[in-house]
Amino acid sequence: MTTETERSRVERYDPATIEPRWQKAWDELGLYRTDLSDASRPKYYLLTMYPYPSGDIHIGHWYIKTPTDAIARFHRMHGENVFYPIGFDAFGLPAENAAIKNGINPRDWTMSNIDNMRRQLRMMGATFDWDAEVVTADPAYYRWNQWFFLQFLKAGLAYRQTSPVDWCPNDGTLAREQVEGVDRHCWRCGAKVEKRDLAQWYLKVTKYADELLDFTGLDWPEPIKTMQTNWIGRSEGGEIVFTTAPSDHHAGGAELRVFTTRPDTLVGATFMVLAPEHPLVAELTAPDRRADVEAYVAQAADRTEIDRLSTDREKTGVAIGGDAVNPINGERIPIFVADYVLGGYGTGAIMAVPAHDDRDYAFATAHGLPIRRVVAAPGDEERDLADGAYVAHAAGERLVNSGPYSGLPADEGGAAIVGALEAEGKGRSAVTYRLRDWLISRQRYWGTPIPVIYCDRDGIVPVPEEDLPVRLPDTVDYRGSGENPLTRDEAFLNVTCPTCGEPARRETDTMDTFIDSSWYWYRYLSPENAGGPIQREVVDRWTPVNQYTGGSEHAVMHLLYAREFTKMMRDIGLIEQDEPFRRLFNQGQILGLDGERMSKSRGNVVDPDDLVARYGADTIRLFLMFMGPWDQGGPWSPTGIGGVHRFLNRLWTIALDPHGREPGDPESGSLPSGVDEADARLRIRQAAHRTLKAVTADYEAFHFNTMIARLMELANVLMRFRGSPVAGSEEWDEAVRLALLMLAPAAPHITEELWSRRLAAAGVPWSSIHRESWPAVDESAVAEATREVPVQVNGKVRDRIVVPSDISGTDLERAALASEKVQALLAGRAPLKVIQAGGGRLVNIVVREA
RNA sequence: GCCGAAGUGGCGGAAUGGCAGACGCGGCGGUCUCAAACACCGCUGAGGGCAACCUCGUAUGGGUUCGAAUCCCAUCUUCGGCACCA
Repeated sequence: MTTETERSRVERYDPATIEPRWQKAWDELGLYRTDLSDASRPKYYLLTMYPYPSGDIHIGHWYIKTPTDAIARFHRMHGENVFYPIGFDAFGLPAENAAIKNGINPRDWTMSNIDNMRRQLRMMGATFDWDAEVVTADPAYYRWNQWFFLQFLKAGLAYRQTSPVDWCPNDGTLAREQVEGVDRHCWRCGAKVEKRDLAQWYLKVTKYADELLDFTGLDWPEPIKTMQTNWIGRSEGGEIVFTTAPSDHHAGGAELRVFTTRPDTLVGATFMVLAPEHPLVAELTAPDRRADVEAYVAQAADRTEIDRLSTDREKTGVAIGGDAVNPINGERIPIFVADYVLGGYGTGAIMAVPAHDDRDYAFATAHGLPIRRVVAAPGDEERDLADGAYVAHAAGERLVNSGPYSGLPADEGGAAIVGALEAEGKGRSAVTYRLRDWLISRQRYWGTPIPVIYCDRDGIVPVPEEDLPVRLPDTVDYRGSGENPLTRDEAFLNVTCPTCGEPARRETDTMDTFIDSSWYWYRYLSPENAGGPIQREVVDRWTPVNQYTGGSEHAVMHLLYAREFTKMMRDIGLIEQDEPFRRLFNQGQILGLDGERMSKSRGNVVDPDDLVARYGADTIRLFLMFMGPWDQGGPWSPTGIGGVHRFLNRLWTIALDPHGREPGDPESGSLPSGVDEADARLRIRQAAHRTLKAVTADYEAFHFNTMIARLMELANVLMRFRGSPVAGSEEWDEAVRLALLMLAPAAPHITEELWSRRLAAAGVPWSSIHRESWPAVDESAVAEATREVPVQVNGKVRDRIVVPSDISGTDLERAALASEKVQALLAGRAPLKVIQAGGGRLVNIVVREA
């Protein structure tokens, strides 16, 4: 009990008292309130993905947000006007599930979670500008979602269409990218997704497909750009117009368009396949085939079921009893319906070339259809295709069995075929994308109501802008099920038509919540603005965002929607920029102890409150940054947190008790042997400035783990000299000052506390360390008089020699050769070559092996 | 299957063509203490040697180079993304 106080002459480091005190002080000073109108300094808009208010901030939120906060503070110390806002992605399904379960309103659940999370976010000691906070479930926010929708409708960027949509039994309709996996499950709840025919609202994002492929000027991680590129899936090829052949039941001559990336293989088409959803299926089916075809189409509508059961993905399909005519040679080929052709891609119909496509090959084999080779590599013309399709693109391959096109190189032949067809209006070169328009309708209560009215006389009538917002009703009766309660809320449903004044019905679908997150960073800049979604001058000055941080799990969702929405905002004349986020960084993900994603349902969530109570926020912040590279993440393990805590304790000791000694260290209080006071001072100064140089570079590159390692090294150097004659010297004092400044962005509380004590000790009035400027490196302090050079013989280090720093190349070579160890290894042989690497940082002596 | 990222001590990791294992955890030994905890100091890749030192070593096999964890080729493994996209 008493020994501790006997040993320390200064009070202990106690984050529990320090941290809340400084958080309160910063808050009262308004230290992190950004003056958006201050143009005297360069602006820096730092954005971190806003959280969903699930109830608790967990360690994963800290992992995203505290290093981002360090970035904010680092930039402030460089004189930039930093804007680092926070808000809540407040609409969404979990609130509804909780509400149904507990018989409450999703709003109450969401808002009380937000209150709790605000408190927890403050515990990070982060520099969020709370004045800019945005809560998307607030009518003052979502009214602008509705306003955007109306503008998009006017501009032809929003449309309603009935088509087969992906339907989740819990979430209702889903956008294409919200369906995941081979088994096609919902990205949020994991339920199996079905197909349904529904009239739904879409945003015409495919318009931007090509533009979205262009990442010029964006500093984004390569994997994200690759994923988006693959997702957009641009394919170049040709659209070829087949016609239907006349038959007993059909007059013929109807156009059947197919898209192909291989027009060179046109003559090899031996049958055609329509998707089950293809509009001409019913019309073209022969009477005697009708029963089979209808059965197959019905089965295909439920095809996810079949997909799950069949592991080998057999190519199924049925003939419709009609033929198509190949426009290049007039050949008749049979038409099939098969679900391996997708309704939503290309034209929903293909020409099947079994000789040169694996899927067509499998189908042809299963159904006994002819396989005709039309492309061959030199010398390969006679090889049969018993083992599978020939799909390779070998050098020198040419067309064969292709009439007048035989003998042409494949690529030229393809171009010639498209050219010939184009002249007759039977084909053209074409580009197809995998990207679909964004389906935004959701059959949920807790979202932004889509502002349209359905009138028997006037059809679809947009809600007039002056009537916005269309508010969600305050009371909601779920009757214990997730079925959209708006559909039976008479007060909400029944309206008069804005055009004719007759009774009409409101749209009950709400918008995909990804709409909310597609423009929130613009709203941060004027969250109270009632005159429009954004304030043009502020947006022009502050966006694009300089740096965005968040997880990569939204690579083809939020991060793609945000780009699309920005382009739509541009096209309705609201902004001029093309891209929202100039620089993107994806931090890794912290997994639970079990190596799985942290989630409440798994029960593997790590609660930072407990950790903060035990170690303080600064330790947790540093520990998360020290764990490893920020973009890597990894399973949570509290092992090692003590090491970071010890480092802060050492810093405390160094700063407040430089003259104390360690009874546990017999050397404590004396200089290392062979080191005089002048040497020691020089070493301290050198260590401090070298650290500063490295730490600055590490912050810039977001290498927080090595940044902290370097500060630990500096602390270790100072610890070695603690209690010695140089402790408390001018150089020591400078080193402590630099250490505090360097650590301030990462550990803001302890550095502020120690800084305030330094100022008090010096009799200087207090001012925050977080208003200090980033220190400058003194290059002369980094330089050294002598350096150690490793000497290699045949690439293996054999000796280390100490030479003057400014030694000439010739002298260095002489010194290296003079080494006794080198001489012994040379054994009288003359070196073949002497190499000096990195401007004399290393010498390698090459000698013939004995 | 296709696309992407990555494999380094007991563990997290550092070094991206030039001293492998910085920094930290864990472990071992010690100082302090009546004792324990805390704190501090030292050692800590493997093998060999009394020692100075030597040999091996960055998933595996090959290659380029005076020199490779780093570059190239092949293979294996792990993680992430996509899912019949014509």
